[in-house]
Amino acid sequence: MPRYYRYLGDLLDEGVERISSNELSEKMKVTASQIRQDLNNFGGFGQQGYGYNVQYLYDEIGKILGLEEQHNIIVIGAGNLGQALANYSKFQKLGFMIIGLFDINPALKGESQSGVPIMMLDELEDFASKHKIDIAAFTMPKYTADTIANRLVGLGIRAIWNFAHLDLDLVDKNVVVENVHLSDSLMQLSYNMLQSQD
Amino acid sequence: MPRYYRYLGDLLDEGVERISSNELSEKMKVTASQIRQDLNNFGGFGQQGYGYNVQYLYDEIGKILGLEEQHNIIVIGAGNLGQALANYSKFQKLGFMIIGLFDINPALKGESQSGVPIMMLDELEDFASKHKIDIAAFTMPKYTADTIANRLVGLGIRAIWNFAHLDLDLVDKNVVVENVHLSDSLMQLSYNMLQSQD
DNA sequence: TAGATTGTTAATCGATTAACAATC
DNA sequence: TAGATTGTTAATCGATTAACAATC
Repeated sequence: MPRYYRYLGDLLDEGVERISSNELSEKMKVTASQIRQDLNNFGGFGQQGYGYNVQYLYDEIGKILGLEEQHNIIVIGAGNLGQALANYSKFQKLGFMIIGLFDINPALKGESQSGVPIMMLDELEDFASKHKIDIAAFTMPKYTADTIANRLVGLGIRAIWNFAHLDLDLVDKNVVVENVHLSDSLMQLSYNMLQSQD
Repeated sequence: MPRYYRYLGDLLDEGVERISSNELSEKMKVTASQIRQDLNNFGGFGQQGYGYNVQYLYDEIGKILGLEEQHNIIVIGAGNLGQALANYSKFQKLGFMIIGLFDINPALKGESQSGVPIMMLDELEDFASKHKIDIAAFTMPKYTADTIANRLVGLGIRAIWNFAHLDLDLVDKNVVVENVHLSDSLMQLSYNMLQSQD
């Protein structure tokens, strides 16, 4: 669904008002059947003989993805990747606000990135008592990840966006984990390069 | 397969010599059947009654993923994410060397990140004539991506690791594209959070 | 040899595609 | 009304799981 949302957003920018599953299928390189099946699973967003209204469909998918409500994010690990996430403005437009960076390096204490304060990890509980935190992004070394993850679960966090190079082992199965394993992605790329040589 | 490689590497670090599909299945949270099926697709790496030799299997999967040969990477876009990639040392251990950063911001000319030089985009052809470039990572704004992609294809690049928020439209279908859409990943996370509430 | 565990075939499941009736 | 295009059912395909014979 995020991919649909992205394409519909692009269409909106281009000023397109309506689109058929056939037109969209050409753009997205998926079958029209697939599109109709997917969209219909979530509700009848189209109209026979007309197609889909781009703005309406965009809004509806936004709702399905939970984008009407704002999400507050903290980033654990204020290294290059953590700072890059804090500086990335696109997330804000989707309602994802990065409200704090945490690290253990005392040299970073009191610093900030694009207006996002960098705090020490032992200030986490204090910060959590003052702010609603929905998501924690993990950009720190993997050996501390499991411990911090479960500490955050205790603080009521609801999701982890995990860039650390391991699969998290959580005490609470209701906490959602979304992995971004950059090394895995590079290896997959390498594998696909080998395959495409034939 | 990258996930197997990661788990086997961890097992090696722990000093584990052999493992059965059953043990591995518990660790990786996939069925033992799945593991045997996957591994056997690529060759008979196991031994009945014994299981799999961790080191051997690790090496074989490395070969399958194309990790014995070094890959040279350039990064287009020396913003926060581009710099973060250049600073990330884990990639080097897997044989992925970042050998150049490119940008259009003149203020960055002559700078470097972790020993990786930052160059201007118009120096690309010159650089390509002097170095073998296997992969280009795209961390620049999306509106320039398609043009640069096809320019790089002309220079003989073989793969694009795409962080730009679009699906690339390439002239050469033999060029491999691996997408890392961070916004999509965040939206997916948001969606999964809604689902897990039930 | 007996026990363990793979390699491999067969059965199941889910996701994708095709087809077409419903309807705007 | 006729044409277009969805919603939805049925058919196909591929991937996952189960089962077990092969074999170390």
